Amino acid sequence: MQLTNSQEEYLKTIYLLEKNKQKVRVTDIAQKMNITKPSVNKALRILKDLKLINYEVYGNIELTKEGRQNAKEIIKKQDTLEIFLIGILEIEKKQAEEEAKAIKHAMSKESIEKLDNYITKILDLGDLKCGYDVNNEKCRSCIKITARERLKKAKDSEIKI
Amino acid sequence: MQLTNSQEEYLKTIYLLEKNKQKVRVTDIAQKMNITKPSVNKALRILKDLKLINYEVYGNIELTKEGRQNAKEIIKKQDTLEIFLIGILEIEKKQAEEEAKAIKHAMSKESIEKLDNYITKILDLGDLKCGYDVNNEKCRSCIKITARERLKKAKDSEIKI
DNA sequence: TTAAAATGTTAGCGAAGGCTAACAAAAAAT
DNA sequence: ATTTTTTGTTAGCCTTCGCTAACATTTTAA
Repeated sequence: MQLTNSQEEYLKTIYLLEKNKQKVRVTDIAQKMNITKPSVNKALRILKDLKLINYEVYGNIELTKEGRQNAKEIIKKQDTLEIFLIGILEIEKKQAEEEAKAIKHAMSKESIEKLDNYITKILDLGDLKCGYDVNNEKCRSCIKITARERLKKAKDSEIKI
Repeated sequence: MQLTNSQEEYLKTIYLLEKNKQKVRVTDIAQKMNITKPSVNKALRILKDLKLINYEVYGNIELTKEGRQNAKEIIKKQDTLEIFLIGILEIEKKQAEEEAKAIKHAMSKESIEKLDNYITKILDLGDLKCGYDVNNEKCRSCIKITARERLKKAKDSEIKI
C-alpha cells in the first residue's frame, strides 16, 4: 500500500512523539504538525484502517509494528536527504530541512540507499576545495573542510523540541 | 506567485510541445500528461488567469513571456535532478526520470543551482572507483568510468517522442 | 464532587485536481 | 455542402486534506 505524503508525515510525527512521551495525544500531533485537531482526528481514523496505528475513540494512539517500520524508513529518507543537502550541497539548515521533508516522499527506498552510499563515499573522500582536480597535488591536502564538519556544525546549532 | 506541482507540469508540457509543433492543442497536452481533456481545460483557464498562457475558448494556446520563463526554470530543475540521479547515483533512467519529476517542485532555484555546480565539479573530478581514497595512487588513474559516460549512455538509449 | 479547563470528536465546508457524461464547434472526408 | 470525425467545452461528481463551529468526554482543581 502506497502512502500519501501527508500520511507519511503523520507516521513520522507519531514515531518521534513516541520516543519522547509515554502517551501520544491528538493535541501533540496537531501542535507538532501545525494543523488542527480535527484534521489529525480524521487522519488517525484512516491510519487505523490501514493498520498502521492502534487507535480507539478517546483512546491511546500507538504505532503498529508495520506503522513503526514505515516511520523508520520515512525518517531515514529525510535524514539522508538532509545530510546531503546540508553536508554536501551546503544548503542552509532550515531550508534544507524544509526541502528534505518535501522531497522524501518522491524517492524510493533504493534511491535513498544509493544516496546514502554516495554520501558515505564522499565523506570519506573529503571535500576537495582546491579546484577539484585529483591530479593536482594540492587536492591531497585540502580535505580539512569536510562535509562531516559542516554536518556537525549544523547538528550543534540544533534546538531540542 | 507560487505555482502548484500540477501547474508546473502543465507549463513544462506546453513548453515542450511548443518546441515541436506550431500549435499546441488540448488533446496534445492531455495525451502527453496522460490525463483527460476536461482536466486540461480546467487547468488552462487557471493558467490564463495567472497570465502564464494566452488562451481563448477554442483558440490558440501559447505561453506568455512569464509562462515561458517559469517553464524553463522547471525544466532546468528536472534536468539537473535527472543528471544527478542517473549520472552520479546511477539510478536507472526511467526510475530517475520519475523521481526527478516528483522532486523538482520541492527544490528551490538556489538549491538546484548548488546541485548543478556540484555535478559539474564531480563530472570534472571523474568517478573514483578504486575505493575512494584520494591518498591512494590508484585513484588518480581510475577516472575512466565517469558519470559523464553514464549520462551519454542514458541519453543514447533515449526514444524520441 | 462538582465546576472549569483541556482534550477529543463530529459534521460539514472549501480548494485542488483528477474524473465521466453530454454537448458544441471545427476540421476532414465523402 | 453535408456528414462524419476530431477536438474542445461545460456541468457536475469524487478524493484528499486542510479548515471552523459545535459538541462530547476526560482530566484537573476548587
